[in-house]
Amino acid sequence: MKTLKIPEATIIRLSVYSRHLTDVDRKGIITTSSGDIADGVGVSPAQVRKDLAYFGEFGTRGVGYNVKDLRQHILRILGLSADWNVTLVGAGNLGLALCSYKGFRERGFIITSIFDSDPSKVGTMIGNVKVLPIEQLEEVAQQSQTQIGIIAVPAAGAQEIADKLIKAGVQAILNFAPVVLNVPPQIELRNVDLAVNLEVLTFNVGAQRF
Amino acid sequence: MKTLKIPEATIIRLSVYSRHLTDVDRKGIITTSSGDIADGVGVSPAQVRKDLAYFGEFGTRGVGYNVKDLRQHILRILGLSADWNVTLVGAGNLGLALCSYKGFRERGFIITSIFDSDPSKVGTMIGNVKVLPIEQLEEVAQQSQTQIGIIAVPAAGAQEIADKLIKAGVQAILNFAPVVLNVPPQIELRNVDLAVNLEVLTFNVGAQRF
DNA sequence: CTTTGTTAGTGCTATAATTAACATATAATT
DNA sequence: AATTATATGTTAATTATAGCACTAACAAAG
Repeated sequence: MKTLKIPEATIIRLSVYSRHLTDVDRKGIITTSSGDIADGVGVSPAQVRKDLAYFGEFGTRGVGYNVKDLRQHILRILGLSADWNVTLVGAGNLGLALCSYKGFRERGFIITSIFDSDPSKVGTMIGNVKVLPIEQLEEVAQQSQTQIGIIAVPAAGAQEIADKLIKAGVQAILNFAPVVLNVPPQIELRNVDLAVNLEVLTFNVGAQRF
Repeated sequence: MKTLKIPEATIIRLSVYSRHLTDVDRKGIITTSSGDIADGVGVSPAQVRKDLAYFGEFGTRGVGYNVKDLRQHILRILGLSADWNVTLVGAGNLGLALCSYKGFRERGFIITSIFDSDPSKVGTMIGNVKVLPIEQLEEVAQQSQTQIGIIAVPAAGAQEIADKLIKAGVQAILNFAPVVLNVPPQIELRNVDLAVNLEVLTFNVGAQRF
């Protein structure tokens, strides 16, 4: 129960390890090692062991790790032992893409409500979820116990949506709008900026200049 | 021309700074400071100056930075002084979302060709680009001088697409498939895993356990 | 012309993260 | 039962990154 600091890079890698272990498990493999995992995801074996060491001892020396066990442990660490209710704001192309993304449901993320400000979208069905007007965000998100909000609206409206989500009681926000959001410190916030990702690539492609 | 190592975190921040400066410039503001930028994007002023210092001196002491100038400098650093041709593979919901994403074109990323393996999608128009069959990827990407490939196909097919893109001569790949891709070291690769992003959030929400 | 306020640039320090090395534990084999 | 091979868990070292504090430069005011 002590509060030691864990690098975010470690969390990201754990997530990748667990995905890898899911694949390995599907192949019927029972036991694996830090070296196998390292090869599978492209990091060093020491890194794998170090990452796991933050949370306990999951393997047996001289032997390795039980695939199913380790996978379950990591999922529990990541907080994925139970489902999470997710509210999506923005039913544009990106919103649609997120809804149809299989990976979310597989990992226990259930999109329970969808909101949009465009009257022509309100009322339409995406999967089995009906698109509701923004005005109902607070009320519905509150009563549906939503813990996570996804912002998939244009930059101009994103801060307003973030404020509404927080008022509705979400604890975490995944923001796709290319804008810096202001949220209180207890709210977990992550930004996915598609252009930024491309720009890191273009910098690196031309990096011989430096 | 010396090859000193620049942290990736710096590049990501530079990208955010430039976006912020675009906004500031639109407001008609002429001069800004490391403190202003820091406030605007949520980092420390020292960090801003440190990041810029990797690449030269762009401000005047006691005064600050000229907004337009600094913006231009950063864009040039990021390799955005000219447009980039981008090939998109996968015309599903995510592919559609990426095509309609304004941020790409604004920053000089032009999606010049789109490919999909689904015959029902081949031939359809997305914006003013026609969806072509995967079989033509190599040929078309080569002659259209594509430098960047975006993979927006399911995990199972992603490695194959990556191989084809590399054969076609792309230098950088942005991968949305939840799988670890194997590419030669000279190819720049970035992964955007939507589930991983959510999992970092859920870990942090429950992080009081550690 | 001098003084004061301001802000960029930079070297140093502290912190964080990765890599490497080592000691410990397990299983299999002779 | 002892020995060997293997792979973990952990400590130490190295490297990378961020933060702080100081210096240098400039502008405006008096």
